[in-house]
Amino acid sequence: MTSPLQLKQSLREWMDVFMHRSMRGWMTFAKTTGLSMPQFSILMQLHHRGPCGMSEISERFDITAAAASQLTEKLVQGGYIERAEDPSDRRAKSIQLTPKGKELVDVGMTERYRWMDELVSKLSTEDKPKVVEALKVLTEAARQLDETA
Amino acid sequence: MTSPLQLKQSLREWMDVFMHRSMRGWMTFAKTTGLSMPQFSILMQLHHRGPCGMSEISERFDITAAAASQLTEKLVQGGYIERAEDPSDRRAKSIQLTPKGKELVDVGMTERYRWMDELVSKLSTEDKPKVVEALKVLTEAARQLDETA
DNA sequence: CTTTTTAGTTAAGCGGGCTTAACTTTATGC
DNA sequence: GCATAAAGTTAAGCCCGCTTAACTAAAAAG
Repeated sequence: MTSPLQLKQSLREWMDVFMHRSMRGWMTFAKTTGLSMPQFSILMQLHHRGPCGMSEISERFDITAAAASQLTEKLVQGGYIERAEDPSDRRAKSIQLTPKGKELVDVGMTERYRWMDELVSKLSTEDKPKVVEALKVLTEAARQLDETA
Repeated sequence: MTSPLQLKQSLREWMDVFMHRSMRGWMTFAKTTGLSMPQFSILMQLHHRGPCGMSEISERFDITAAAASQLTEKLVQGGYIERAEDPSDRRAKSIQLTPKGKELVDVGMTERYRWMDELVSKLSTEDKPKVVEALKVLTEAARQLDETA
């Protein structure tokens, strides 16, 4: 029998360990790129959710349109994103990653994945399938939660 | 048979989902407190690793001693931490959370845990023990990695 | 006991993110 | 067509984090 407490407890412990590593790695990488965290976040967001307009950026990061405009301007200057005109609405801009931007995100992800690959190498052969299954279950549950919320 | 690729893949998917939720929740909370991310990070760090001196803060966050001093000063002003004199070395300061600081960290953790509790409620009865076991294995492996690194 | 090293503080100055406010341009409602 | 709303931009100004540089005070080294 698995008590609810036990499950919550193991999730929390895992999260503590995991968050620490992940956050630190993320910030460290952002620093090496010379980009600020907000700038880097915009790149990551474009990677995950695809091209979008100015207004979506200000919504998602809860900043004014002015702030979003200025932030993206710097990323355009840096050559990480491009601001194309939306043909259907000439007021709107379609913002998307350039190859250089994609490259940077990929490198960042790879660095963050490295720790996980090391983690995998620490697992015993009999543990691996169990872990795979559990993670799939968790990921599926998380996706469900995101959809309903 | 579990292929190494399958394991890496499921870990990465889980991480993507997990990181998004976690990071967003963390930043949102930091915003509501009125503290900046660096300030909030110091509080979290004090919570996890206990009291420390000024120099440790500048090391861990990779900032100059001057920056660390100024950051902590603001947290002292806000009543979140206190700066006591180290009796064994009167140059050094022992920095630790005040009750108010502890309270704030606790509230933040609770908020971040809420999502995980919802996650747990989405799991089927037969999945729960598997997840518990897998997470324990992963946490243990992560701790081992941290120690060797 | 003097010199040097170590821990931390303070002040000046830079760049970044953010906001408000004023503005341009394009779409929409009537 | 004209007024109004919507999407972005630009500029001024604020606060913040960070760095360098100059400083104080205490410990360690010689």
